[in-house]
Amino acid sequence: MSENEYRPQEFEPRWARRWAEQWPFAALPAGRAKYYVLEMLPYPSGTLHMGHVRNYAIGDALARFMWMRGYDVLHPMGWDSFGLPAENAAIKNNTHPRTWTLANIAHMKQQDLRFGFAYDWRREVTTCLPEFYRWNQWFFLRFLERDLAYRKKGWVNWCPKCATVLANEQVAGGVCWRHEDTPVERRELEQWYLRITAYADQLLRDLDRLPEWPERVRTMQRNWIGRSEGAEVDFAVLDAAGRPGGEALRVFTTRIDTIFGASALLLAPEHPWLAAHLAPEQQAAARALAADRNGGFDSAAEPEKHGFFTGHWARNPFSGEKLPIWIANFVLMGYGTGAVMAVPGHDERDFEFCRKYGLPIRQVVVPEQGAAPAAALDAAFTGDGWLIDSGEFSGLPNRDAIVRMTAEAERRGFGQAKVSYRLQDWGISRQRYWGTPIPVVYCERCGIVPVPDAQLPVLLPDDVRITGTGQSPLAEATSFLRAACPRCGGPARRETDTMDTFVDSSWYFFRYTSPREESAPFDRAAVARWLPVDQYIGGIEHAILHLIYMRFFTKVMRDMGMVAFDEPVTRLFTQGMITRSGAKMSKSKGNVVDPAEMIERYGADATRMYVLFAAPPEKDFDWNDQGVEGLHRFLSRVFRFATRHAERLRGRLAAPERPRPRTAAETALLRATHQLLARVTRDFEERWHFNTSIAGAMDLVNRWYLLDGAIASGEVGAAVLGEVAGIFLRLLAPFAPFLAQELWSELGGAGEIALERWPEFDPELAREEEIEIPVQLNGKLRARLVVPPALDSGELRRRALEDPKIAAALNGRTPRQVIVVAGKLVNVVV
RNA sequence: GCCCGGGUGGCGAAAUUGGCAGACGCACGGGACUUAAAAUCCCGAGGCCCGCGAGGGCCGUGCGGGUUCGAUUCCCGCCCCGGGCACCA
Repeated sequence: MSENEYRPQEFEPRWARRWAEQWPFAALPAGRAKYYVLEMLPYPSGTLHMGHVRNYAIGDALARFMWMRGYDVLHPMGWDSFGLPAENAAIKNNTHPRTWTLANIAHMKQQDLRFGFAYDWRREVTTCLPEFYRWNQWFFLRFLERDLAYRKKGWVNWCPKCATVLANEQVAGGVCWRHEDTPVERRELEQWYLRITAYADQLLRDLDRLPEWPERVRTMQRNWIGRSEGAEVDFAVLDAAGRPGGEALRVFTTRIDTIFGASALLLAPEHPWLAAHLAPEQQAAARALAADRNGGFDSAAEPEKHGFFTGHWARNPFSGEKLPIWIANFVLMGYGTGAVMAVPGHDERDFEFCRKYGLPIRQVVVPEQGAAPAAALDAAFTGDGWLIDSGEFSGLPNRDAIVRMTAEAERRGFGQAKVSYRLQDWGISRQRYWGTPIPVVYCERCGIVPVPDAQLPVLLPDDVRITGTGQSPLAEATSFLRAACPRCGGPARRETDTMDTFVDSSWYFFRYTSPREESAPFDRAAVARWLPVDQYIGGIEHAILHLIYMRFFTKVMRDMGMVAFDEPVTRLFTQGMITRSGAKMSKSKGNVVDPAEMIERYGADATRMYVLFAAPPEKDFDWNDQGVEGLHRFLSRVFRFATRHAERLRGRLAAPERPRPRTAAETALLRATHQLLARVTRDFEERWHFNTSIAGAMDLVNRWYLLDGAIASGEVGAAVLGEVAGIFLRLLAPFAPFLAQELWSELGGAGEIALERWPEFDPELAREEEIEIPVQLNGKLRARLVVPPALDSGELRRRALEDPKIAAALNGRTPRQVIVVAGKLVNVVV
């Protein structure tokens, strides 16, 4: 082989084909330590985008490294293949969602193969196939049995573009997570919910047991769960005669200490009490208030507070005072009890509301002990302090008062301590076709009846008209709709909503361990071997959606006795975004970089490697075509050097006996090589800063090019050159698997380089014979000493002071102090 | 408003434990090769100033302080950018 051009398009597909046909990692001996590397499974939208490439390049480099380090690695891939785009495409192209989806999967899998990602495709999981989704149904039934799935009517988020309901997690800032220009509407619907709130405390507490998750993600989850301690207090409603009736309105408050300052009760416009107590025109006004809350999402400002008096009164259980019952648009039905006490003196929102409507504003906490209240508050005082005008509790520090007053409420039977969560139950019903059918029927006689396990899967019917109108398409599929009640055999109607696709992704990574298991979602022994996931890699956008649902599912499985651990992922890595011209890539902006085009122009290796080189993987970076060209150039240099010296290198990549250096040039070359080895190994083990690994590799290759003379003269012999190339190619293999394999094969290496052992670091060879020590004068660099690395402090000090430049600068003066850090630096202070 | 990140040459970045700021790459400039260009190979390069030159000096990691022999790194205060949450009582 003579020196020639680097043309990845010629050899990359050849290896890709071979790896697709005979998976090289299949024959690993058992009994090694396991390592589970997982990348978030993609939605098969049609083509790979650069975000995928980054995600998989990181995971693949790690998986390949761990293989070479001797681990038994599980590195699977699958398809999150239910979901709305398939239905939209079906309408647009007049095809079936399945046809469209499976075609996309086939194409994207070809792209994955072309990139050389080392997945175990024998374990491929496709969530839209009945073999997978029947287990969604199985889990649903288990949840139902454990009272973790239930049906209720409630106010839900509705995206008019998706024409379906969204979970709270799928609404951000009042807009749909898929349609950022579409405000979410509120609708009242019957829905299936999963009782994630039953696990709120565990989900919160166990975040402390995930030290290897990014702090950012844990914080986001903590905020999302939103635990807050307070109390519930009942306010008796007064009847027409002004006496407390049988009814009471319950509020949640974290500031029971301020209850003597309450000016009103405020109810959410959707509060159920209102239905029976408001006149028709008031009901309409309440509905208008509810709608008012949805407006104004575009502006950063909060919507104006509105409300009105219902005409009813309640009694403050502590002070006995009469309080008007108001409706207020800023009170949320979904949090606490949907009712609050308005304490304008000590809550900013209540202050704003009460001032607007002329309700009394009183101060019942003062910042200093014994202080008098302000004559007129011009803002709420929300800090800690001492109670005043609060009956027997006056004079107490407010924190103590919270404890005492909660106990008092409990003793007198009108309240108790209560923990509230922002987190709400997970609504999983979707009024769409392309999803997992929810396995229940509605029987005229028996009501809601679960489909028995033996009748699973409830198959999605094929003959369905998809219109995108917001009706569950299954409701029109008569063959599907009609069912016999499993309990009484009588006529029954199937549930026509399908499940949120986040159900699939909550447990798919268990399925990889035993993808063909037919009697259970997974084989327990296989899961016990592989789980928890050692390293999960994906985008930050799933910080509170997928990543909280999967934790929830795992905890339920633990309670069911299916698994012995309660957190599914030991280490989480969230990669940064790739932007272009400073903006997120999107079709509408026309700034998308197509990976297929990059492969065509620069090859898979250069594309993958550029993505790793451009920035540390957790950081965002802006795409630069010339950057990929740079990586292509680097790989070309590797290729040309190897082919130019092919005759010398052939058969010498992995000599059984490690060659010893004979000349200074050989010593220097081996030293640089082993220093690089140490650097790349440490980057993998500790920091994942592949950009510096690759920079180091470039450095070494730059040295090679300066050695041509030394190679020609024999100063660098074939044995050492072969050793260096052998180490280098193995270091390159996790980043540029095609080129590493091509050169490995061309130069006489046996079999798959990916199955080679990671080279062994020799500290002896890496050791420097001489190092440069900077000498500072008053902290400023003035000279450099070249010394043996182990030179002791006394000698360093002596040589520094003898240095002509330092001596000249001292000019006979005695230094006040000489700082000597052996092996690092000398600082002479005068 | 609250909570996270981040701010270093023309650009992406590096500096691993408080110890030579700017490795590596991109873009750029010069040279070699070529009739020429491209490709390739070699060399140069933070800014300002002094010197014909070898070389030397000063400044420099968002801004202002502090700790230290020494700060991109630690502490305090501020500014700017990005992201998340946002009436959660």
